[in-house]
Amino acid sequence: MARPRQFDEAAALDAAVQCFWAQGYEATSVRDLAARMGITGASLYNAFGDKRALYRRAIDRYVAQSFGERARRLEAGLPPRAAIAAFFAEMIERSLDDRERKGCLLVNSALESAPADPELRRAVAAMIAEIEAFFRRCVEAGQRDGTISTAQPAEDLARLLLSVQLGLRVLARSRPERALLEGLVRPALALLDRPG
Amino acid sequence: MARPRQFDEAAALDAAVQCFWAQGYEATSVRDLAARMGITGASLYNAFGDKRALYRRAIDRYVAQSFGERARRLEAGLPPRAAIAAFFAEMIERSLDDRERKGCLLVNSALESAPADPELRRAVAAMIAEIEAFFRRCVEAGQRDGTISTAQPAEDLARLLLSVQLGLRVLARSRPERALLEGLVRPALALLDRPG
DNA sequence: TGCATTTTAGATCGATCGTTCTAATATTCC
DNA sequence: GGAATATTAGAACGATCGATCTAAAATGCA
Repeated sequence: MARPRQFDEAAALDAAVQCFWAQGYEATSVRDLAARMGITGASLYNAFGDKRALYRRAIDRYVAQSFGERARRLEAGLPPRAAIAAFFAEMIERSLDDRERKGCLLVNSALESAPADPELRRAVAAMIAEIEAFFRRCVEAGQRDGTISTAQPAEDLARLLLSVQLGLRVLARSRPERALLEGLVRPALALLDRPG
Repeated sequence: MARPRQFDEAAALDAAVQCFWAQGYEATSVRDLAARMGITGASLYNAFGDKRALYRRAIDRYVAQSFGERARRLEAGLPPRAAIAAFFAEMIERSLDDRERKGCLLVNSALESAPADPELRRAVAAMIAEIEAFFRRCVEAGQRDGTISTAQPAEDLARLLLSVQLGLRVLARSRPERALLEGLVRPALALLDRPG
C-alpha cells in the first residue's frame, strides 16, 4: 500500500536504550534521540508515539535483553546456588566494565520516574518483581536439594538478594571498586550456606 | 553597610531540599525552586550561585540532617547490634510513611547525577562512604563485645549492610510494602548473629 | 540625614524543550 | 504507469529552560 519503513526499528530502539541509559529520561532530548537513532524527529514520533512511549519500550527491551537473557541462561545451565553466585559475579564484571557509569537502566528509571508516571511505575515494579521471582525460584530449588540453608524462609532470602543486587547497582555507579563490590557479595552468599 | 537578607536562608534551603527531593535535579526548574523558596530568581542566584551549587548545598544539608543526626543518635544511645537494627527499622518506617515516594535524596542523586558532574559525584561518593563507615564502626564494636559474628570480616559485613540499605531505598520507591522491606532486613540482621 | 551597598521584583535574554506541520520522496497495488 | 498512501527531511510552533539585567526599595554606617 505504501512506502515501507526505511530504518531498522530494532536498531533504532537499541540506540534509544543507549541514550536513556547514559543520560536518564529528563536529560535526554528528542533531538538527542533522533540523532543517535539515525532518524528524524517526525519518524520518531511516527514510529514510537512520543518520548514517554519510547522510554517505556526502551526499558522493556533493556530488561528483556539484559536480565531476561541472563536469568534464563543461568537458571537452565547451573544448579541454583551456583546460578545465584554467577548472577552476582556477572553483575560485578558488568559494573566494573561500565566506563560511562551508566549503571542499570531499570534501577535508574525506578528512581527517576517513580513519582511522575503511575503506569510506568507499575511496569517497573513488575520488572523488579520478576528479578525477585528469579531469586526465589533459585533459593527454593536450593533449599529443596539441600545446597541452600533453610534457616531463613526462601521468601526473605530472595528479598535480601534482591536488595543486595539493587544496592550493588547503586553503589557501583558511585564507587566502582572491585573490593567493595566483591566484599559485599561475599557475606550475602555466605548467608545462603548457613547450616540450618 | 547594606541591606540585610530579607529571607531565612536555612528555611529557603529546606524548601530547595523538598523540591530536589521530590522531583530530582533535571525535573526541577529554577522557577519551581524560587516559588517554593519564597524568593525571586535573582535572589536565588545572588544567595546560592546557580542551580547546581544550590543542589549541592541541598544534598549536604539533607545528609547532615537525616543520616548524620540518626547515626549520631543511635551510635551514642544503643549498643552496636541494636543500633544497626534500629537504623534499618527507622528507615523502613520512613519509607512507608513517604507518601510522595521521594525515597532518599542521596540515593536519588547518586544515580541521577552520576556521569554529569565529577565534583558532585565525588561528594556523593564520600557521603556514601560515611554511611559505610557508620556500619563498620558498629560491626567492629559488636564483634569486639561479642554481639556480632566474626565469621565475616567487619569490612565485608559493613559493605553488605550498606548495599542492603541502598537496595531497600530503591525498592521502597518502587514497592513500598512492609512485608517486603521487613523481610529483606531479617536475613541481613540474622547474618550478624551467625555464630563464629 | 545621606551615601554606599545590597537585595529586591520583574522583565528579558538566547537556547532548547517536546511536538507538529508542510512538502517532497518513495513505495505498493491495480 | 498512475493513483493512493506512508515515510521522509527540515522548518516551525509555543512553551519553558537557566541565567542575567535594569531599576527601585531598603538597610547600615558615617
